[in-house]
Amino acid sequence: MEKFFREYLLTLRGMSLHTIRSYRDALVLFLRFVSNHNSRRLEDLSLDVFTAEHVAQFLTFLEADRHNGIATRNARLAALHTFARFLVSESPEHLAQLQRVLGLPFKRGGRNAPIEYLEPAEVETLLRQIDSSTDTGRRDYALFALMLNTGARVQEVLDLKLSDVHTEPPHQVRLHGKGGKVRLCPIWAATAARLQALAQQTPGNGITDALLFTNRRGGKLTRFGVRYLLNKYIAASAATASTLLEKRI
DNA sequence: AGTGCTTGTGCTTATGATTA
DNA sequence: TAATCATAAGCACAAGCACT
Repeated sequence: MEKFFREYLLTLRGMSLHTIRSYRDALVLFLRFVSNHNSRRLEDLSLDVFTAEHVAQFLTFLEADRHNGIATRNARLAALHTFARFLVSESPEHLAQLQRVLGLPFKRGGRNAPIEYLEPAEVETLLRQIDSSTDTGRRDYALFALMLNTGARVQEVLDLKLSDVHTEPPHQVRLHGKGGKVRLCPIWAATAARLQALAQQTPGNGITDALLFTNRRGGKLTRFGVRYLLNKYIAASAATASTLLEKRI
């Protein structure tokens, strides 16, 4: 396992930290399950417990007892598959056992409710809660206007540097997205103006690779901060638009 | 003491990429 | 085009910390 995480996934495969953590979680969950259901102590487990039977029981346990969705179940199985494939090269003598694990299928289906969106009136209400007369307010307005404008992921917006914003026409923003991919996203002129104004008041004004959105201490604003702000403005909207409270935003 | 966050942990899910 | 697999990133929540 140590070699799997430290060498195989990290160095050899060059996998993302997110993935490695996810695999770690899957393995930990599986080992705990096997330990509990076979009255064997964690430290006494060995490769012989990594059987198709145990993994199948584990998957059922995830759905039945932990009430996991199919996507999660499949993600766990994917992690165990990857581990099994790694083990094939490490311990070929267990090939048959491992192949049976790899034979366990993924599950289909599980489409759930559609993702909601905000009506124009709700968007307006939300933005109206922001007091643009302060530096913080102007930052928040620019932040949410940009998010609404681009539909970018939070992290993409938070990673923006001054140099990523094109304030001259064509107005656009350079987003560093999921999977280490970069893309350009057009923005409205009004949004560009907001961003430009924000750049003026930002601590690193003048330094091109300074962050666009900073926290009160001049550091990097995080997604947790954004959630905090969003919750705040949603709560403030309650009086005007009760529908905002019912939605998952 | 309150505000405005950040950190860390644990957990789940959506989306992208590749293969059949 | 669907099936399969890989991977990024979402959410909640408790706790902590730096400034007013």
